[in-house]
Amino acid sequence: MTEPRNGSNADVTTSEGIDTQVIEAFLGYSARRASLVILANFVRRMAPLALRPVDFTVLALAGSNPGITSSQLCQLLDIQSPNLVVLIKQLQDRGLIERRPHPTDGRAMGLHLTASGQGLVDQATTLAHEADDEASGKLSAAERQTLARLLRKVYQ
Amino acid sequence: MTEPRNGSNADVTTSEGIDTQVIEAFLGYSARRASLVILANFVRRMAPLALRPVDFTVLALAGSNPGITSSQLCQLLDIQSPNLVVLIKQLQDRGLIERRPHPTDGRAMGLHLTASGQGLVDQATTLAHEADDEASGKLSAAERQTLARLLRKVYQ
DNA sequence: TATTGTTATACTCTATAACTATA
DNA sequence: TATAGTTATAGAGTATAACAATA
Repeated sequence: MTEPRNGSNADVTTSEGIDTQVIEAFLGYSARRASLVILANFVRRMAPLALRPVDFTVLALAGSNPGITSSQLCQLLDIQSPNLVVLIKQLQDRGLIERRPHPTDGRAMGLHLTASGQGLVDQATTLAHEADDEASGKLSAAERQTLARLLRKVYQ
Repeated sequence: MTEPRNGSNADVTTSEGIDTQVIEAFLGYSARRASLVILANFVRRMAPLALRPVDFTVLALAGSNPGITSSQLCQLLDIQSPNLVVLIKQLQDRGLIERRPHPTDGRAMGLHLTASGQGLVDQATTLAHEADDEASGKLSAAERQTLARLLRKVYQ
């Protein structure tokens, strides 16, 4: 008697009678589907502030790390630098961040939140927590913490 | 004493001294990062068979559900039908699947694996399990099952 | 009237090549 | 020589509109 690889006795057949067991057995499938659900909810909740997930991430990091550089963000977030240029320019045009010369490296520019940017990040953080709570609404608090811990363990 | 929202006492500061706590507190961030790591590993492992994750998913579902239709795949996988048309055409051109008229619905076409397609799916399934095991190598077997269960709970 | 599948197309996201200024 | 940042562009992924055939 082989145990199902997904470690569950849950019904993996849809109401239409499609057998999805073969794909739900894979972590990659479940991780991607869950990620898309959570992200879609985030985007919907954050729509009033017109912030994409990556925008919020950059703003939040700039808030916690004044003077953070583009190259640091690229390395941390796995973003290609040419793509980050556009993103930063947009945040700058919206008056949310400022770029100041790096104190010791003449090539680099440090990112700093403006007062307006700080205010938006504060609002966005509240919304993001609400979105997260909603997306993980089917989980208990303990399950949510476990999920977060296991996910970090995978990508770190 | 407020417990950190991410439910961890782990060091959330990178070696460069960047404070990432503010973003790692969010399930959306961790889920996306983990998903990308797992998917990238999958793509690398599956490269010899030239199958993208979505290709493997469709082939595997066609294998488990002979005669499955495009509309069923669209609904199940959250794919827009125009995009699925191209995908199926490619799999058909590679001789991996056949499309046969639906027995009762004259509009629909059922998908069926060819012998060649079944052989490729078998190889791909082995590779996919290896990829999954590698991507979750930092997790114990119990943790892996827990993660899979919690992810399904989020997106189902 | 609704649904399946299709074509064409636009939009977003991501990746690469080549360049400058500085380390 | 290597790195930070930039420009231009290509590619992949995803979404929308409009249509024909069938339910």
